[in-house]
Amino acid sequence: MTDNSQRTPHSDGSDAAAPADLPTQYAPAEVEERLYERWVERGYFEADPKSDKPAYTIVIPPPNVTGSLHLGHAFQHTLMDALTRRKRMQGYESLWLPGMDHAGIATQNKVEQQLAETEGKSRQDLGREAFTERVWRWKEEYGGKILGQMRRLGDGVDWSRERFTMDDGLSRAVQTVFKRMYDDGLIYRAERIINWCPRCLTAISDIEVDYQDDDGELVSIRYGEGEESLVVATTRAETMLGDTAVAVHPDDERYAALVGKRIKLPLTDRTIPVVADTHVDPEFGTGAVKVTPAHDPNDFAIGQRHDLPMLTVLDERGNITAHGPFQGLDRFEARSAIVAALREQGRIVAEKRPYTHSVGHCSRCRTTIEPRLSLQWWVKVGPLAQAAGDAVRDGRVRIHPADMSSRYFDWVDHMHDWCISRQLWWGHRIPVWYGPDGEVVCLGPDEEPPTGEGWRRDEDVLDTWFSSGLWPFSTLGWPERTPDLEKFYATDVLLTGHDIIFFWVARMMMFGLYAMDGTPPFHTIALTGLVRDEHGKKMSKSFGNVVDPLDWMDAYGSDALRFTLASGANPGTDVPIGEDWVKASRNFANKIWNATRFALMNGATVEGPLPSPDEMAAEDRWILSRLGAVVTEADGFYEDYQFAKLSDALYHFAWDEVFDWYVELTKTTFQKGGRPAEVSGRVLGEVLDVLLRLLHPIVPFVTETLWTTLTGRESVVVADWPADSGYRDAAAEREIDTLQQVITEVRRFRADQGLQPGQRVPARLDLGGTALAAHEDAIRSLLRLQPAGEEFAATASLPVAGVTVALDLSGAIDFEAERKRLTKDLGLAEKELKQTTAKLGNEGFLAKAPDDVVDKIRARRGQAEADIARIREQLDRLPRG
RNA sequence: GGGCGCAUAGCUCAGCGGUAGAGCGCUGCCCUUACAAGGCAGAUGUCACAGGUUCGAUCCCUGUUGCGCCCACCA
Repeated sequence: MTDNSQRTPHSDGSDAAAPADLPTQYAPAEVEERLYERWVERGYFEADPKSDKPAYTIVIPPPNVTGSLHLGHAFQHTLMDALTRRKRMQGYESLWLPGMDHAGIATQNKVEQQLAETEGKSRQDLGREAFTERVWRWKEEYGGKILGQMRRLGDGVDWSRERFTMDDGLSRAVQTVFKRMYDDGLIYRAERIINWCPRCLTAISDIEVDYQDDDGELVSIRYGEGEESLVVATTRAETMLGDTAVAVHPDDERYAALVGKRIKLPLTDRTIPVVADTHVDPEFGTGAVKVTPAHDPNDFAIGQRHDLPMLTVLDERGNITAHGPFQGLDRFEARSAIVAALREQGRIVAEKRPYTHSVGHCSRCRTTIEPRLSLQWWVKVGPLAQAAGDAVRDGRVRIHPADMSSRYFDWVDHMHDWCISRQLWWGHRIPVWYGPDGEVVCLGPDEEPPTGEGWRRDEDVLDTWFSSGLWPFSTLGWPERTPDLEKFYATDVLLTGHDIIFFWVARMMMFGLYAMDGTPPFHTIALTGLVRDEHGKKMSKSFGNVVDPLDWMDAYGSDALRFTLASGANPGTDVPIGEDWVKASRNFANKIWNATRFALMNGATVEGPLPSPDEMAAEDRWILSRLGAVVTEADGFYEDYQFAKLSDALYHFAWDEVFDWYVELTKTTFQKGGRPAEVSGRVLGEVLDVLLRLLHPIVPFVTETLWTTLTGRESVVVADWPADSGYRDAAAEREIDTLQQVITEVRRFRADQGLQPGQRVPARLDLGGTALAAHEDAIRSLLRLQPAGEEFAATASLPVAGVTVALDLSGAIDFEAERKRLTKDLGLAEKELKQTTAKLGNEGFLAKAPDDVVDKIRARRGQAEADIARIREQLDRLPRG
């Protein structure tokens, strides 16, 4: 373990001030919690609807109360936090609104499971009221877990506005919308085939069904007798007891004679008609289909077209209800029993087993779905989905990245009516009452339910996505026209995973446009990918590769996790993440930490105006020039949700340019002191100030600690967002580039010669009258070059970028290593010459390529020629080995 | 069955008509007083395959192969 209490030793004991307060390693655990509590106490995250500032709003995709924060949440939260923090710094009234979803079926299942395990009871044993009371208690106990995790992550949410989909306000919103839609004819009750889960004992919507390939059986059964018979193929033999027809294609000549006739249904005493329907594919199986309208969505449609009876033969648990030997059997037992009975009668013509086909499963409990004829509540989606599609089509809402919009359109343009009633107890109860004489009354939140004899309320609750669909405005106080709603609706960005476009995004669009008079709930939909493991594999319990974000936050700090997630955030694509990467981000945080320590120890400051350019050294002007460019680059990436590119740009600017070059170049300046040191101190202070502010939205904790230490100001959370100074200095950039070339070249030579990094070597620098003359001290310092003494004898001479560095290795030079290095360089230069010469010898190229490209190639050829001449000369001077 | 996307360094991914990039990993030397959670230097790619367009293709087009995802009423 690291001893975080250690202090930087200062040999002269003079550095008593701030820098000594920073230990040599960044210890996130010590500061994160304290900083977060301070931010909350100071109310930085609380948004004021009365503010004059423009609003910037994001509502959180409400996590399920059952859940805990997983890496996917951490990922999206990092991005939302970064967006709202930056906007806050830019002077917006920035609101990030937190909350949770009651997650009807998921939560109910969880509590039922717990109840069964601890008390061996079912929810029916408790009764509705006691059970929902139990769920509320459960919510109070476990619901706060994820909120604590959000604090750990550093989420800058407005806790004073925390909402829950089942709280009073949101329940009012749900009932208000329901009533309005009912009155508008957009909500209705109808008996149709729905997806029924025989375990959860509720209907679920189409998108809550997961299809997977299962091994089943395809059996061919002869229906009818003699001439009046045909063979049907089915995977669901057990439903034959509910068959009310056989369908064939109208153009199928094989069966033309049978259409309109009735044939005997085996195992029963019924006869059923043969009908012609274009739905049937003559190529599949025998070209004849058994029709069970009450237990199959296609058959239901056929049944409607041909006015067939709907015969229910399975109950809500999937047991056979038809009278006879099979009654009471579970659907899978019944399947084999019926096939066996038919086989005995010689009616089984063929059996294919296993027969792999797609079967629907309950997305909550994996139980095989039973399509079932049932009376349910529906949303008529046609007009709503049309509006939701149009809002994107006409550009009022932008989907980012744009190629995700095709998926959105696929859905909204082909959406079926939405089954919204659930036979659950945990959720918003449907506000409809039924009277003794068949009255049906839908009530708003302020209306008194009818009381007389025989009235009863609908037992069902609403699909959990119904209330989540209202989230962008219900959380702001709708249906009241609250100041919050006026100020913060419509929200700016909806940032969520592309996996819930249909569940949530499209529904929010429909409800928002409907309830808010055509104002879409957000301007931009920013879709993220899914977090995966370090090999790009899906994280799942069965793979055993699920990571608890808290583990990594404990080990490496929240900033490290956040930076890693942001670094992987290429819009719309999945995000692989591994522990090594988090470690690397931790190292980056530590690097910033130490660079700031260095700056503080050398008198870097943010006080006073920046010195004028003519007072600055070239490296000062260079880094300020680069800083301005980076500010603009970073802004562009933030605006475009390009967090990976943003992180990359800031990482490289900070590490490669500021820390590796600028800081190294200033060391000699700081050593010498005086005015130049003051100038560089001010510039370094400026660079770090801006850099820390640019990084803050992504890595809030380490930047807060360093920025407040550096500037002595209150908090970077409420600091101004940096602006590009507009200062650019091409000459300084060229000069520093040349300087880097010289230093790199000599370092390469030293490494090839096997010189120890610290070994001092006498050298003579011939910097001519070039700009590099001003950098001689820095060059000597960075390259460990001593002044040439009396007996200096150059054993190696390195010409580079117009200057020459001569070194005295006291005869110890390794000529072979040097020859190898030069030969390699020569090879590269010759390859370059060959390529460029070939291009310039191509008439088509000269005629058709743009001038600037041709010029560039010419310049490269010129450079290659010069390099070749120089290297040959150096090689010639080497003694023959 | 329909639609979309991806194949680039050992791994994970950027790039995108005009000299192949990053992070991690790897090799060598170094505890050079901001940082060994570090410094310096280095190695590694027929940019999946086959055609085409172009002066020029990793990039555009077509096809092939291999992956991945989404949608669908696959009896």
